[in-house]
Amino acid sequence: MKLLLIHADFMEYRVEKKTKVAEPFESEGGRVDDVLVAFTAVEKGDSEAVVEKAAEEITEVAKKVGAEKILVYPYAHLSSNLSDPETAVRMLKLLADNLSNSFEVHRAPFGWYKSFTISCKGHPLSELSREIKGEEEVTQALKDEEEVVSYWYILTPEKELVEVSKFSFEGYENLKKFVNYEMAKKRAVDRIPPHVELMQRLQIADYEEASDSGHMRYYPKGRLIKSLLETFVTEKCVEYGAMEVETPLMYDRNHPTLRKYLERFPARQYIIKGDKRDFFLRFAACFGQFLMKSDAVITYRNLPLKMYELTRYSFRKEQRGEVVGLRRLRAFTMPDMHTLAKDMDQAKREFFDQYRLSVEVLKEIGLEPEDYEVAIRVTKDFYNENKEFVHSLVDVLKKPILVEMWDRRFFYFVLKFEFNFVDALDKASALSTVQIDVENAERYDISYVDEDGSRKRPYILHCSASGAIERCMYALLEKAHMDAEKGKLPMLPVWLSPTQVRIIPISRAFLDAALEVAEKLRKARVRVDVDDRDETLGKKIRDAAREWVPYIVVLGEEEVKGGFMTVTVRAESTLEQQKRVRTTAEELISRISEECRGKPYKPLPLPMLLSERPSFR
RNA sequence: GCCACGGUAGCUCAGCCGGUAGAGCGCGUGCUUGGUAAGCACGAGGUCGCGGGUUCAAAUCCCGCCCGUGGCUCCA
Repeated sequence: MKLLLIHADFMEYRVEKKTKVAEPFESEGGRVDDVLVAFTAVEKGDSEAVVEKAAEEITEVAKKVGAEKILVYPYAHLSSNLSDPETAVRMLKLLADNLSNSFEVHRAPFGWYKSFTISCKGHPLSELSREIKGEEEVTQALKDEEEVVSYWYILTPEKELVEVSKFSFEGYENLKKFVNYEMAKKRAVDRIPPHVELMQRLQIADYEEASDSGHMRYYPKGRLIKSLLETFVTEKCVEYGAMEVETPLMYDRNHPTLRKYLERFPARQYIIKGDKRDFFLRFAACFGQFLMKSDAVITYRNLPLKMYELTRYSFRKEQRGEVVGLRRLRAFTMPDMHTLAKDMDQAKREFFDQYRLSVEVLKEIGLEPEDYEVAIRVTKDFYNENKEFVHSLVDVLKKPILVEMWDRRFFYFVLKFEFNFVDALDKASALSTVQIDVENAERYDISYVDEDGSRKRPYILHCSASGAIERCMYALLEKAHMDAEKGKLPMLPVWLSPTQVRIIPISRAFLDAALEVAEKLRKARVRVDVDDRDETLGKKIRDAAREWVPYIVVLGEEEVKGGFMTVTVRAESTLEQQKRVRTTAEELISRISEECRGKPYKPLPLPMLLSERPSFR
């Protein structure tokens, strides 16, 4: 709704001629003195709520200027996105009604050609315009979510289901934090999450203020780390048996199938206006993969059928205040694998396997089971029918699991698990997750031909083996921070460290020797750089340490003459006591390749000489 | 969306009872060539978020706006 408010000495109008949409009107016109005229255009999508807000705005202005009379005057020219006439009349009447409690309200008729004379008072507040927007479209699932009644339990390693209030959290402090976080959903923290400062200081990632919030920039080091994680998770899923595909980022908002799915997914979308159609940006790879599977000819022989895509990006228009650092973004990268399963038995087998796959993926990324807590969300019916299966999940990690149970199925799945990382501020966020989807095969018309020739609906598993890549980075940084608080030197896993080895020549005279060693390491696929800056040794050591370089090599006369290397090993050092070893280039290479075994490799993302590097902040 | 706080040099921030714009770090130049967490000196660098107001005079006070961060909410 658009409003143009004019505080006038008087406003006089005459109805001249009817249009097709004219509302009945007997008189010839009207005149009101000392009036606040509200020229009003009702727009598409305007609802009762919008009218209410408009009335509040008008009331506020009227009070400010001291007007006691209001004339609601339909004025289509304020908008190029008008509602239909019936709605407009209805809304205009409603607006007048709304205002009539506090003011003397007049209303000019809708749908007539009218002439008018207005005498604007001309003081600073006498001409104002307002745009009133409705609440953004909220999906049914978001509304449903508010009504969900949850029952909370702990599934113990002994496979007992205990009410949360009766469970003793002794020895499970992290689980307690997680449960608190989940159930209370409240937190008072006045600190910036530690990973935000780290991602900036280490020149990994940063806010991009020229974009929407939650869309980050990744500096060379950050891009390297992200790229390695992306490659690694993709390789793990492909190795697990998934076929990698690529699907579009945006889809028709009014496509009947997709529309229904949107309604079932409690997330806010970005909307893109096209020429004829409106599009939404995908929040996961479901859309493209389901459409692909819907068109495919699939038989029981092809099942379980796994399809995978790394979404760069998934978009979710999270509420303003919940977007923070790398924890929660509006554009993020997620490994998204969907498995078609023949029947519930196969679905359960896959669920279990993917649970284990997720444990393994996180472990190799550098996140151990003690770094996260497991949650299972399940409908009561599914739980009762599959108790033994649900309980069997506890065998994998042998630690208690938080169980959230629902009376009825609000969402598209009957069972899901999540691995939740608990950060330095005791906030939890989900990493890996798998869900058993019982709805979308039907909705997307996905079917397979069974042995007897009949067409059947498969179950669909949604699996994000690591969770969002950015969130993995957040977890690694938060973990490093918590390590530091415990007195350990913070660092990233060696395979993810942008610089794995830094060579520091003791003086300019040893720069060539340093370059020679560096070349040897580089050829062996070690990310090595050389601090050739004109700085003191102490300064260079300090800088290398502040960058979390895992291996610092100091090279001087002793080393060149003796043919060895002096290496400071970060993982075995503390702030007080550096662990320094004598070794050879070959030994260092083999140690690093051992630490990076099975992980992807990418070369140094920056010039090898520190003097040639820009500083990004 | 709500609440709080903030926006001054590349970064972190000081200045804010109005009176010529500051520090540290970083950057550049020179000295220095070092043995394991900050060498020394000099120099460059600013539309004090934007618009209005008050005033002889505004980074500073007032009003409006924009942007950001944190919290709430939410978190599939």
